[in-house]
Amino acid sequence: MSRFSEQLSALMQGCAQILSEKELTAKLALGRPLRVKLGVDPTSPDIHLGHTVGLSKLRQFQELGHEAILIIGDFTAMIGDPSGRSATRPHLTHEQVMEHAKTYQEQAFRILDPEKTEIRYNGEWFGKMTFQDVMRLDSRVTLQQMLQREDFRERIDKGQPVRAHEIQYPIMQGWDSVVIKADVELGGTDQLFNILVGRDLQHEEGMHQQVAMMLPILTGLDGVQKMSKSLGNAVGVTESAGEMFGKLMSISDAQMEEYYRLLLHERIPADSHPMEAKKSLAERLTARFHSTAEAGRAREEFELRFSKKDLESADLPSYNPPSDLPRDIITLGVNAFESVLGGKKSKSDLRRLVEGGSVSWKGEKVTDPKAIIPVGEAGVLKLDRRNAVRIG
RNA sequence: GGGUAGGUACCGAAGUGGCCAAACGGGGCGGACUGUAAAUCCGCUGGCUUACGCCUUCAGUGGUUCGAAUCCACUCCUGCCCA
Repeated sequence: MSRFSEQLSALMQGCAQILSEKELTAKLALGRPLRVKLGVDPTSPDIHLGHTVGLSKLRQFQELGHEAILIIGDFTAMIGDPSGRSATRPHLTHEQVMEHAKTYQEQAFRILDPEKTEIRYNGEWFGKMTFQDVMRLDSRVTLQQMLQREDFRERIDKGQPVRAHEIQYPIMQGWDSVVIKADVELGGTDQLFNILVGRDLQHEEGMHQQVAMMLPILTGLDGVQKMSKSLGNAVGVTESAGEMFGKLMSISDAQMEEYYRLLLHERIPADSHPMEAKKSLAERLTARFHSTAEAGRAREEFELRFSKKDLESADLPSYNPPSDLPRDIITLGVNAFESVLGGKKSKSDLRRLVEGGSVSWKGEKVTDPKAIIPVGEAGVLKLDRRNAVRIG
């Protein structure tokens, strides 16, 4: 067999859908490096595991000698992809977007080979277009086409607003493909519509149409919605080993299968205990973004802290309250969150935690919100399920 | 531009003068149980100088009232129908 067919089957692995396999085969058979496009919109400053599904596929193309083009959608991000959205996205300024773009690019290189990646900002072409250009571009598609999208339909049916600039989004993404002359575009299954618009526009320009390679979308930690930072269900690639490990351990057994498949490209070992399987998943993914050693340490720490519930020997952040701070449990808790744990908790939040029986001092449950921790006493203050500090 | 229905806490949604910090559901958080899983049960879910007390909230502003999320006026925003 030729190396094209080997490539083909390797590349097809993990894809949800390819439009079409035949076209992809034909393109591979050309024997030249293909231009493979993946677009990301820097709507938030961090890349998470969901993004890595597409990035890894792009990396695979790179390794096979193809050209990877990473589009940083600095212009499209200002609209926000309406795909799968039930509401208009909040508007971002170009400055905000560019700031995100910087970290995005950096983080994407944790997966991609920087030497072999062509980074393009779509502001490069959209920023130069005149209003006339925009009108000409828009005239190539019909409103009906754009309104076929399920997410628009749904919003219309529910009487929710769809703003005019939102239907601009697929057109822009499609135009990106024309400009960079993409042979293949990668994207999550929710990108199908946008990618097909790219094909239409390429066709109109008399170009060869890009192949659409649809990748499955990773579900977030809640097990329901797609992973997204703004939904708070994401695991960021820059998170600490401990956080990463812990977050991955919190997914449900049912979801583990998906994570194994999409992120490790494996099935769950048949004979392993679900918890062992999950620990192994968490450890391997953590190692991917940190080191094997760090991942191992994260695992040990997790076991110590949560399985053995040994907070005393766990590696907790230490918190030394300022000497003039009142020593009551609530004030200490609020300040501990603020200064070392991160997160904003009000006194009422803390009161609820205390009254709910979540707080303990040196292993003893504290249920009196007025309890005082005397100055000079040292010990572990547990605040909620995953947050505890060492005082003194 | 005309008509009409709306804008309530993270979301959905009740409430149409005092019993409203605001029903109910979802989500989230906490507890018990566990494998920081799932399921189940229970509690919490605006804030506060220390609380059966106070303060700020029901798109915004200004009124009417002893008293307003609820009534009135104007403004802003959204859907639908008509042009």
